[in-house]
Amino acid sequence: MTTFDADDVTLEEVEEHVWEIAREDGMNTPARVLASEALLEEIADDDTLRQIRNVTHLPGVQRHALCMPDGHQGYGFPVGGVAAIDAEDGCISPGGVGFDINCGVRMVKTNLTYDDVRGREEELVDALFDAVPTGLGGGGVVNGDAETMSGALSRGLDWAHEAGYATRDDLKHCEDEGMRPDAEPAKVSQKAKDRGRNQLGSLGSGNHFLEVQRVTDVYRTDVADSFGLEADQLVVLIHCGSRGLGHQVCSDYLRRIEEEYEEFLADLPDDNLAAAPAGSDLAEDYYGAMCAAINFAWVNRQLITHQVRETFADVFETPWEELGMELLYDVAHNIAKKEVHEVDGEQKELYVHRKGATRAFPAGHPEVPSAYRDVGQPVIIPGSMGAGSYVLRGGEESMARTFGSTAHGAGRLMSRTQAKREYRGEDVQSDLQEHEHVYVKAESGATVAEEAPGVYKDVDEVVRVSDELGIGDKVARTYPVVNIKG
DNA sequence: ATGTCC
Repeated sequence: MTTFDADDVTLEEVEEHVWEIAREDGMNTPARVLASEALLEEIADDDTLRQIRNVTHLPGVQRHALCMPDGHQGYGFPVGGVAAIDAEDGCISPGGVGFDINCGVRMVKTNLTYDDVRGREEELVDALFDAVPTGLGGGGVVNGDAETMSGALSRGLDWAHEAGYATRDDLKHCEDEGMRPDAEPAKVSQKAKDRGRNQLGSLGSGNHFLEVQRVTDVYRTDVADSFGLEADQLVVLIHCGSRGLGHQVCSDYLRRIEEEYEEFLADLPDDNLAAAPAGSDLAEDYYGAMCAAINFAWVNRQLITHQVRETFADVFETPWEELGMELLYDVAHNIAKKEVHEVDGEQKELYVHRKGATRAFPAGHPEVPSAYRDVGQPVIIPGSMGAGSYVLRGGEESMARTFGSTAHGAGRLMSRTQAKREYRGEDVQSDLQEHEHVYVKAESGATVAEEAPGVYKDVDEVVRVSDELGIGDKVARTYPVVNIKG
């Protein structure tokens, strides 16, 4: 059996691409890292392995704490972490969701091809940059008055549909139909609402982006047919989250946990693993507030979708419906959700934490929308602006291996600080345009440097591991055409 | 990720 020795963590390869950290004192389960040896060497470079081992100390964690192939160091939990925790006797952890609650990605299809946009890239990138607010701070596309905020937080895409920003099909092609009925806007602080009210329909900063892409490869033709994808087609990828609102919800509840559960935290190996015991008022309050932030993020991505459709209609002088601009799917990759999973032959209700991990339910699962029930849920894996992205479908092994989850992206290789030492935004931008025909427009040059293609792991390798493990199967690959970011 | 510390 192959052994991998990192600083103070030893892993054994129990199956191909499955590395296990054995259970020791304080751990409630073993931990598992799903990676090739090449990816594991990169993962071992930061604190990820210790972090995923720490997660197993949380009460009620089931089977294994899991790190996906794109994992890297995060706050308490690694990014790329999956932890399914007993919803009756366990706990819920804001650090297992992340600061950017319902950060996620959606793909909007078109019936245009790459030829339709060649030579007009700058016109398109300028028009999108004008239509979609980017960067830190305020500026959205609708006014978040009290009534709007209440609708968005409590009803998500149901509100967006009523307000004329979403079609019925958009709702059907979104995880949870774009609405968490457990949302409790009253549990979201006024401060969080104030931060979000002028950010409804804004991209934000960091790794968030909006990208027009072309489909370059199709791997499973039958599934791609069901998804409505084919080679050369233009698609739009929107990657963003809940902005300042979600960030404030996370901060608010981390502080409350620190205040109210000091003793509970003292038993954990890392203070940043802060969690509220299942069944406590605090756990219920956080869940209600988190679900409201989830709904806010879905509305955010929907409003951006609306702006993109209007922009394409202007640029191509054709109504967006005639451009075939339907939503393929919208996936959340920073969430916790009450889900029922089989553990040791028993059906259990669990808080499934996916932090930088994507739900990847297989064909036949009742929560896969009817349009995709026969082939599996679409999974969207954004890569860097130099590498492109993938569409997968939830694999047959995902329920048994990962509580129905796979990776969420390429995963960072280096910190933002290090990235700014290694790259200059202007150079990255001109290299991409001259050598790769990718047109990037950004609010800040520093953000382009932080997001340079070289700061990411190899998305092809991440997806290969997902495919070979059968948790998320390759369907199609895309390559960037134009990209806007914060 | 984030009005990058109320």
